[in-house]
Amino acid sequence: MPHDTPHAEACPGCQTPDLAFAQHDHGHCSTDALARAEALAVARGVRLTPVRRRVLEILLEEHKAMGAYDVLTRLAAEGFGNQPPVAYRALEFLEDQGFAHRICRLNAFTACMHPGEDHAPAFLICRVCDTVAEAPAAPVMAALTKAAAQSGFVIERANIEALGLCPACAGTA
Amino acid sequence: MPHDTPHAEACPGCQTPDLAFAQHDHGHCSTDALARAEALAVARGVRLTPVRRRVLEILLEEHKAMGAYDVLTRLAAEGFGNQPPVAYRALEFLEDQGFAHRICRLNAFTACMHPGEDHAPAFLICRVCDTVAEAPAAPVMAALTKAAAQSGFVIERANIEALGLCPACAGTA
DNA sequence: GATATGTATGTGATACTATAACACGTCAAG
DNA sequence: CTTGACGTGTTATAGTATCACATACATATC
Ligand SMILES: [Zn+2]
Ligand SMILES: [Zn+2]
Ligand SMILES: [Zn+2]
Ligand SMILES: [Zn+2]
Repeated sequence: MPHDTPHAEACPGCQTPDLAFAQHDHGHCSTDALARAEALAVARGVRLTPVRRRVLEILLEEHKAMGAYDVLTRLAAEGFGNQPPVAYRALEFLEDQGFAHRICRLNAFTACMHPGEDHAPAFLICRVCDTVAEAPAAPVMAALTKAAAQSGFVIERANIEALGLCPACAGTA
Repeated sequence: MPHDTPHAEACPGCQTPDLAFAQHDHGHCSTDALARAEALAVARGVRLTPVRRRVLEILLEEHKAMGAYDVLTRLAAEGFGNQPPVAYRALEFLEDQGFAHRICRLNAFTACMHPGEDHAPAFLICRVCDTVAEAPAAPVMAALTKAAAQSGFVIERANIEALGLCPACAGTA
Protein backbone atom coordinates (compact mmCIF):
# COMPACT_ATOMS: atom_id res chain seq x y z
CA MET A 1 0.00 0.00 0.00
CA PRO A 2 2.31 2.77 -1.21
CA HIS A 3 1.79 6.47 -0.59
CA ASP A 4 0.38 8.81 -3.11
CA THR A 5 3.34 11.10 -2.58
CA PRO A 6 6.62 11.22 -4.51
CA HIS A 7 8.25 10.08 -1.33
CA ALA A 8 6.70 6.66 -1.66
CA GLU A 9 9.17 5.32 -4.16
CA ALA A 10 12.07 5.99 -1.85
CA CYS A 11 10.41 4.46 1.19
CA PRO A 12 10.78 0.74 1.67
CA GLY A 13 8.78 0.81 4.85
CA CYS A 14 5.91 2.37 3.06
CA GLN A 15 5.89 -0.12 0.27
CA THR A 16 6.27 -3.04 2.62
CA PRO A 17 3.98 -2.30 5.50
CA ASP A 18 4.84 -5.43 7.34
CA LEU A 19 8.38 -4.35 7.58
CA ALA A 20 7.48 -3.88 11.20
CA PHE A 21 8.70 -7.42 11.69
CA ALA A 22 11.91 -6.97 9.76
CA GLN A 23 15.11 -5.13 10.42
CA HIS A 24 14.70 -1.69 8.91
CA ASP A 25 15.55 1.96 9.19
CA HIS A 26 12.93 2.75 11.73
CA GLY A 27 13.91 6.39 11.89
CA HIS A 28 12.42 6.56 8.49
CA CYS A 29 9.07 5.08 9.54
CA SER A 30 8.98 7.50 12.37
CA THR A 31 9.93 10.79 10.74
CA ASP A 32 7.82 10.02 7.73
CA ALA A 33 4.66 9.28 9.70
CA LEU A 34 5.20 12.36 11.83
CA ALA A 35 5.73 14.60 8.82
CA ARG A 36 2.61 13.31 7.19
CA ALA A 37 0.57 13.80 10.32
CA GLU A 38 1.79 17.39 10.60
CA ALA A 39 0.88 18.11 6.99
CA LEU A 40 -2.55 16.57 7.45
CA ALA A 41 -3.20 18.53 10.61
CA VAL A 42 -2.46 21.78 8.79
CA ALA A 43 -4.59 20.76 5.84
CA ARG A 44 -7.49 19.93 8.12
CA GLY A 45 -7.17 22.99 10.29
CA VAL A 46 -6.64 20.98 13.47
CA ARG A 47 -3.81 21.63 15.88
CA LEU A 48 -1.02 19.19 16.51
CA THR A 49 -0.13 20.79 19.82
CA PRO A 50 3.00 19.97 21.82
CA VAL A 51 1.31 17.30 23.95
CA ARG A 52 -0.37 15.69 20.99
CA ARG A 53 2.75 15.79 18.91
CA ARG A 54 4.83 14.37 21.72
CA VAL A 55 2.38 11.51 22.25
CA LEU A 56 2.56 10.68 18.57
CA GLU A 57 6.36 10.73 18.75
CA ILE A 58 6.28 8.41 21.73
CA LEU A 59 3.99 5.99 19.94
CA LEU A 60 6.23 6.17 16.90
CA GLU A 61 9.33 5.14 18.79
CA GLU A 62 8.59 1.47 18.27
CA HIS A 63 6.24 -0.81 16.41
CA LYS A 64 4.52 -1.59 19.66
CA ALA A 65 1.29 -0.70 21.35
CA MET A 66 1.45 1.42 24.49
CA GLY A 67 -1.06 1.72 27.27
CA ALA A 68 -2.42 5.16 28.06
CA TYR A 69 -0.71 5.09 31.43
CA ASP A 70 2.65 4.26 29.91
CA VAL A 71 2.28 7.26 27.66
CA LEU A 72 1.19 9.33 30.62
CA THR A 73 4.28 8.37 32.61
CA ARG A 74 6.46 9.56 29.78
CA LEU A 75 4.56 12.80 29.45
CA ALA A 76 4.73 13.49 33.16
CA ALA A 77 8.48 12.92 33.16
CA GLU A 78 8.76 15.58 30.50
CA GLY A 79 6.83 18.22 32.33
CA PHE A 80 3.38 17.75 30.92
CA GLY A 81 0.38 17.02 33.10
CA ASN A 82 0.43 13.81 35.04
CA GLN A 83 -3.25 12.98 35.19
CA PRO A 84 -4.98 10.39 32.99
CA PRO A 85 -7.07 12.82 30.93
CA VAL A 86 -3.91 14.40 29.58
CA ALA A 87 -2.93 11.15 27.90
CA TYR A 88 -6.43 10.03 26.98
CA ARG A 89 -7.31 13.33 25.35
CA ALA A 90 -4.21 13.35 23.21
CA LEU A 91 -4.73 9.72 22.25
CA GLU A 92 -8.34 10.38 21.38
CA PHE A 93 -7.31 13.26 19.15
CA LEU A 94 -4.74 11.14 17.38
CA GLU A 95 -7.23 8.37 16.85
CA ASP A 96 -9.91 10.72 15.56
CA GLN A 97 -7.44 12.10 13.07
CA GLY A 98 -6.28 8.66 12.05
CA PHE A 99 -2.76 9.29 13.35
CA ALA A 100 -3.01 6.42 15.81
CA HIS A 101 -5.11 3.33 16.35
CA ARG A 102 -6.52 1.71 19.42
CA ILE A 103 -5.68 -1.95 19.87
CA CYS A 104 -8.74 -3.10 21.72
CA ARG A 105 -7.38 -6.42 22.72
CA LEU A 106 -4.43 -4.88 24.51
CA ASN A 107 -6.15 -1.80 25.88
CA ALA A 108 -3.39 0.05 24.11
CA PHE A 109 -2.58 2.40 21.28
CA THR A 110 -0.22 2.32 18.37
CA ALA A 111 0.88 4.95 15.85
CA CYS A 112 -0.62 4.69 12.42
CA MET A 113 1.99 3.90 9.83
CA HIS A 114 -0.13 5.19 6.98
CA PRO A 115 -1.75 8.41 8.12
CA GLY A 116 -3.91 9.98 5.48
CA GLU A 117 -4.36 6.90 3.45
CA ASP A 118 -7.87 5.57 3.47
CA HIS A 119 -7.01 2.28 5.02
CA ALA A 120 -8.89 -0.40 6.83
CA PRO A 121 -6.14 -1.80 8.98
CA ALA A 122 -5.78 -5.25 10.45
CA PHE A 123 -3.32 -5.59 13.29
CA LEU A 124 -0.90 -8.44 13.67
CA ILE A 125 0.24 -8.71 17.26
CA CYS A 126 3.18 -10.93 18.14
CA ARG A 127 2.50 -12.50 21.51
CA VAL A 128 6.21 -13.02 22.14
CA CYS A 129 7.92 -9.78 21.19
CA ASP A 130 4.80 -7.58 21.32
CA THR A 131 5.47 -6.06 17.95
CA VAL A 132 2.35 -4.71 16.26
CA ALA A 133 2.16 -4.50 12.49
CA GLU A 134 -0.53 -2.84 10.51
CA ALA A 135 -1.43 -5.08 7.62
CA PRO A 136 -3.43 -4.02 4.58
CA ALA A 137 -6.89 -5.38 5.14
CA ALA A 138 -8.90 -4.32 2.14
CA PRO A 139 -9.66 -7.94 1.14
CA VAL A 140 -10.48 -8.80 4.73
CA MET A 141 -12.86 -5.89 5.04
CA ALA A 142 -14.45 -6.84 1.73
CA ALA A 143 -15.12 -10.36 2.99
CA LEU A 144 -16.44 -9.01 6.27
CA THR A 145 -18.70 -6.49 4.59
CA LYS A 146 -20.08 -9.22 2.40
CA ALA A 147 -20.73 -11.55 5.32
CA ALA A 148 -22.50 -8.75 7.18
CA ALA A 149 -24.56 -7.79 4.16
CA GLN A 150 -25.97 -11.30 4.03
CA SER A 151 -27.86 -10.55 7.21
CA GLY A 152 -28.59 -6.96 6.27
CA PHE A 153 -26.06 -5.50 8.67
CA VAL A 154 -24.30 -2.29 7.71
CA ILE A 155 -20.75 -1.98 9.00
CA GLU A 156 -19.52 1.41 10.10
CA ARG A 157 -16.28 0.52 11.83
CA ALA A 158 -14.45 -2.72 12.34
CA ASN A 159 -11.68 -3.97 14.57
CA ILE A 160 -9.58 -6.71 13.16
CA GLU A 161 -6.86 -7.87 15.50
CA ALA A 162 -4.86 -11.06 15.16
CA LEU A 163 -2.65 -12.56 17.81
CA GLY A 164 0.14 -14.91 16.86
CA LEU A 165 3.81 -15.19 16.08
CA CYS A 166 5.85 -12.84 13.96
CA PRO A 167 8.37 -14.36 11.53
CA ALA A 168 11.30 -13.84 13.88
CA CYS A 169 9.61 -15.34 16.94
CA ALA A 170 8.10 -18.19 14.94
CA GLY A 171 11.58 -19.00 13.65
CA THR A 172 13.13 -19.06 17.11
CA ALA A 173 10.56 -21.50 18.46
CA MET B 1 -23.40 -22.99 9.17
CA PRO B 2 -25.70 -25.84 10.27
CA HIS B 3 -24.92 -28.27 13.02
CA ASP B 4 -23.60 -31.70 12.44
CA THR B 5 -26.41 -33.09 14.56
CA PRO B 6 -29.84 -34.30 13.43
CA HIS B 7 -31.24 -31.37 15.30
CA ALA B 8 -29.86 -28.99 12.72
CA GLU B 9 -32.57 -29.48 10.19
CA ALA B 10 -35.22 -28.46 12.66
CA CYS B 11 -33.38 -25.41 13.88
CA PRO B 12 -33.89 -22.23 11.90
CA GLY B 13 -31.64 -20.27 14.21
CA CYS B 14 -28.85 -22.68 13.60
CA GLN B 15 -29.17 -22.56 9.88
CA THR B 16 -29.48 -18.81 9.81
CA PRO B 17 -26.97 -17.57 12.32
CA ASP B 18 -27.84 -13.97 11.83
CA LEU B 19 -31.30 -14.62 12.99
CA ALA B 20 -30.13 -12.66 15.97
CA PHE B 21 -31.42 -9.60 14.19
CA ALA B 22 -34.76 -11.12 13.28
CA GLN B 23 -37.83 -12.08 15.25
CA HIS B 24 -37.39 -15.67 16.23
CA ASP B 25 -38.09 -18.34 18.79
CA HIS B 26 -35.28 -17.38 21.07
CA GLY B 27 -36.10 -20.10 23.55
CA HIS B 28 -34.84 -22.41 20.91
CA CYS B 29 -31.49 -20.65 20.51
CA SER B 30 -31.10 -20.73 24.22
CA THR B 31 -32.03 -24.30 25.10
CA ASP B 32 -30.18 -25.63 22.11
CA ALA B 33 -26.92 -23.88 22.91
CA LEU B 34 -27.17 -24.90 26.53
CA ALA B 35 -27.84 -28.53 25.69
CA ARG B 36 -24.91 -28.63 23.33
CA ALA B 37 -22.62 -27.06 25.90
CA GLU B 38 -23.67 -29.62 28.47
CA ALA B 39 -22.99 -32.48 26.10
CA LEU B 40 -19.61 -31.07 25.18
CA ALA B 41 -18.64 -30.60 28.79
CA VAL B 42 -19.39 -34.25 29.51
CA ALA B 43 -17.53 -35.36 26.42
CA ARG B 44 -14.49 -33.32 27.39
CA GLY B 45 -14.53 -34.31 31.04
CA VAL B 46 -14.88 -30.74 32.26
CA ARG B 47 -17.47 -29.66 34.76
CA LEU B 48 -20.31 -27.32 33.92
CA THR B 49 -20.88 -26.47 37.56
CA PRO B 50 -23.89 -24.51 38.83
CA VAL B 51 -22.16 -21.13 38.65
CA ARG B 52 -20.78 -21.78 35.21
CA ARG B 53 -24.04 -23.12 33.95
CA ARG B 54 -25.96 -20.21 35.38
CA VAL B 55 -23.60 -17.71 33.78
CA LEU B 56 -24.10 -19.38 30.44
CA GLU B 57 -27.86 -19.25 30.94
CA ILE B 58 -27.66 -15.57 31.75
CA LEU B 59 -25.60 -14.87 28.65
CA LEU B 60 -28.06 -16.87 26.60
CA GLU B 61 -31.05 -14.83 27.68
CA GLU B 62 -30.51 -12.33 24.91
CA HIS B 63 -28.40 -11.79 21.84
CA LYS B 64 -26.46 -9.16 23.70
CA ALA B 65 -23.10 -8.84 25.31
CA MET B 66 -22.94 -8.49 29.08
CA GLY B 67 -20.22 -7.01 31.21
CA ALA B 68 -18.64 -9.20 33.88
CA TYR B 69 -20.10 -7.00 36.58
CA ASP B 70 -23.61 -7.26 35.16
CA VAL B 71 -23.27 -11.01 35.29
CA LEU B 72 -21.88 -10.76 38.80
CA THR B 73 -24.85 -8.72 39.98
CA ARG B 74 -27.19 -11.39 38.73
CA LEU B 75 -25.17 -14.14 40.36
CA ALA B 76 -25.02 -12.33 43.67
CA ALA B 77 -28.80 -11.84 43.63
CA GLU B 78 -29.17 -15.57 43.25
CA GLY B 79 -27.00 -16.50 46.18
CA PHE B 80 -23.67 -17.08 44.50
CA GLY B 81 -20.56 -15.17 45.49
CA ASN B 82 -20.56 -11.44 44.95
CA GLN B 83 -16.90 -10.79 44.25
CA PRO B 84 -15.48 -10.20 40.76
CA PRO B 85 -13.46 -13.41 40.52
CA VAL B 86 -16.66 -15.43 40.73
CA ALA B 87 -17.88 -13.93 37.47
CA TYR B 88 -14.51 -13.72 35.77
CA ARG B 89 -13.64 -17.32 36.52
CA ALA B 90 -16.89 -18.63 35.13
CA LEU B 91 -16.59 -16.44 32.07
CA GLU B 92 -13.02 -17.56 31.49
CA PHE B 93 -14.10 -21.17 31.69
CA LEU B 94 -16.90 -20.62 29.20
CA GLU B 95 -14.57 -18.84 26.83
CA ASP B 96 -11.90 -21.52 27.11
CA GLN B 97 -14.49 -24.14 26.26
CA GLY B 98 -15.87 -22.09 23.39
CA PHE B 99 -19.24 -21.70 25.10
CA ALA B 100 -18.94 -17.93 25.17
CA HIS B 101 -16.94 -15.24 23.44
CA ARG B 102 -15.36 -12.06 24.68
CA ILE B 103 -16.32 -8.94 22.80
CA CYS B 104 -13.16 -6.92 23.26
CA ARG B 105 -14.56 -3.68 22.03
CA LEU B 106 -17.32 -3.71 24.61
CA ASN B 107 -15.39 -5.24 27.49
CA ALA B 108 -18.20 -7.74 27.51
CA PHE B 109 -19.11 -11.34 26.88
CA THR B 110 -21.69 -13.11 24.77
CA ALA B 111 -22.87 -16.69 24.59
CA CYS B 112 -21.65 -18.70 21.66
CA MET B 113 -24.49 -19.68 19.38
CA HIS B 114 -22.55 -22.53 17.82
CA PRO B 115 -20.70 -24.32 20.59
CA GLY B 116 -18.69 -27.24 19.40
CA GLU B 117 -18.53 -26.16 15.82
CA ASP B 118 -15.09 -25.18 14.70
CA HIS B 119 -15.94 -21.64 13.89
CA ALA B 120 -14.02 -18.43 13.42
CA PRO B 121 -16.65 -15.96 14.43
CA ALA B 122 -17.02 -12.35 13.44
CA PHE B 123 -19.26 -10.24 15.62
CA LEU B 124 -21.74 -7.75 14.28
CA ILE B 125 -22.62 -5.24 16.96
CA CYS B 126 -25.55 -2.91 16.46
CA ARG B 127 -24.70 0.43 18.03
CA VAL B 128 -28.38 1.30 18.46
CA CYS B 129 -30.03 -1.79 19.90
CA ASP B 130 -26.82 -3.44 21.18
CA THR B 131 -27.68 -6.76 19.61
CA VAL B 132 -24.65 -8.92 18.92
CA ALA B 133 -24.74 -11.47 16.13
CA GLU B 134 -22.17 -14.10 15.45
CA ALA B 135 -21.57 -14.22 11.71
CA PRO B 136 -19.75 -16.99 9.90
CA ALA B 137 -16.35 -15.62 9.15
CA ALA B 138 -14.50 -18.39 7.40
CA PRO B 139 -13.92 -16.27 4.28
CA VAL B 140 -12.86 -13.34 6.44
CA MET B 141 -10.39 -15.45 8.35
CA ALA B 142 -9.08 -16.85 5.09
CA ALA B 143 -8.39 -13.35 3.78
CA LEU B 144 -6.80 -12.36 7.06
CA THR B 145 -4.63 -15.44 7.21
CA LYS B 146 -3.48 -14.77 3.70
CA ALA B 147 -2.65 -11.14 4.42
CA ALA B 148 -0.70 -12.19 7.50
CA ALA B 149 1.14 -14.90 5.64
CA GLN B 150 2.49 -12.34 3.21
CA SER B 151 4.62 -10.97 5.99
CA GLY B 152 5.35 -14.35 7.49
CA PHE B 153 3.04 -13.87 10.44
CA VAL B 154 1.28 -16.91 11.85
CA ILE B 155 -2.16 -16.21 13.31
CA GLU B 156 -3.23 -18.10 16.40
CA ARG B 157 -6.36 -16.23 17.38
CA ALA B 158 -8.20 -13.33 15.87
CA ASN B 159 -10.81 -10.86 17.01
CA ILE B 160 -13.09 -9.58 14.32
CA GLU B 161 -15.65 -7.14 15.60
CA ALA B 162 -17.76 -4.86 13.48
CA LEU B 163 -19.82 -1.98 14.75
CA GLY B 164 -22.76 -0.70 12.74
CA LEU B 165 -26.46 -0.92 12.26
CA CYS B 166 -28.57 -4.04 12.26
CA PRO B 167 -31.30 -4.35 9.62
CA ALA B 168 -34.03 -3.19 11.97
CA CYS B 169 -32.20 -0.12 13.24
CA ALA B 170 -30.92 0.78 9.78
CA GLY B 171 -34.52 0.65 8.55
CA THR B 172 -35.80 2.93 11.28
CA ALA B 173 -33.19 5.59 10.57
C1' DG C 1 -14.54 -45.58 55.49
C1' DA C 2 -10.29 -42.63 56.04
C1' DT C 3 -6.99 -40.06 53.70
C1' DA C 4 -4.87 -37.60 50.12
C1' DT C 5 -5.17 -34.81 45.81
C1' DG C 6 -6.82 -31.80 42.52
C1' DT C 7 -10.33 -28.65 41.41
C1' DA C 8 -13.86 -25.09 42.30
C1' DT C 9 -15.62 -21.45 45.03
C1' DG C 10 -15.73 -17.54 48.45
C1' DT C 11 -13.60 -13.41 50.00
C1' DG C 12 -10.73 -9.31 50.80
C1' DA C 13 -7.57 -6.54 48.79
C1' DT C 14 -5.50 -4.37 45.01
C1' DA C 15 -4.14 -3.12 40.24
C1' DC C 16 -5.33 -1.38 35.95
C1' DT C 17 -8.20 1.33 32.58
C1' DA C 18 -11.18 5.22 31.58
C1' DT C 19 -14.24 9.26 32.19
C1' DA C 20 -16.77 13.25 34.51
C1' DA C 21 -16.56 17.81 36.06
C1' DC C 22 -14.58 22.11 36.78
C1' DA C 23 -10.83 25.80 36.68
C1' DC C 24 -7.63 28.27 34.09
C1' DG C 25 -5.09 30.00 30.13
C1' DT C 26 -4.70 31.20 25.25
C1' DC C 27 -6.02 32.83 20.99
C1' DA C 28 -8.93 34.69 17.30
C1' DA C 29 -13.34 36.87 15.91
C1' DG C 30 -16.39 40.39 16.53
C1' DC D 1 -12.20 44.91 25.01
C1' DT D 2 -15.23 41.26 25.18
C1' DT D 3 -16.67 37.00 23.91
C1' DG D 4 -16.44 32.32 22.79
C1' DA D 5 -14.04 28.20 21.30
C1' DC D 6 -10.48 25.36 22.34
C1' DG D 7 -6.82 23.12 24.86
C1' DT D 8 -4.73 21.93 29.19
C1' DG D 9 -4.32 20.97 34.22
C1' DT D 10 -6.34 18.93 38.20
C1' DT D 11 -9.49 16.52 41.48
C1' DA D 12 -12.35 13.00 41.94
C1' DT D 13 -14.67 8.96 40.64
C1' DA D 14 -16.33 5.12 37.75
C1' DG D 15 -15.51 0.81 35.51
C1' DT D 16 -12.70 -3.39 34.47
C1' DA D 17 -9.70 -7.14 35.90
C1' DT D 18 -6.44 -9.87 38.75
C1' DC D 19 -3.85 -11.55 42.98
C1' DA D 20 -3.58 -14.17 47.07
C1' DC D 21 -5.33 -16.92 50.44
C1' DA D 22 -8.86 -19.74 52.81
C1' DT D 23 -12.42 -23.03 52.46
C1' DA D 24 -15.31 -26.57 50.47
C1' DC D 25 -16.07 -30.32 47.53
C1' DA D 26 -15.31 -33.89 44.32
C1' DT D 27 -12.75 -37.84 43.07
C1' DA D 28 -9.08 -41.24 43.52
C1' DT D 29 -6.31 -44.31 46.58
C1' DC D 30 -5.56 -47.06 50.23
ZN1 LIG E 1 9.66 0.99 11.52
ZN1 LIG F 1 7.65 -11.30 17.50
ZN1 LIG G 1 -32.17 -16.04 19.61
ZN1 LIG H 1 -19.32 -18.96 18.64
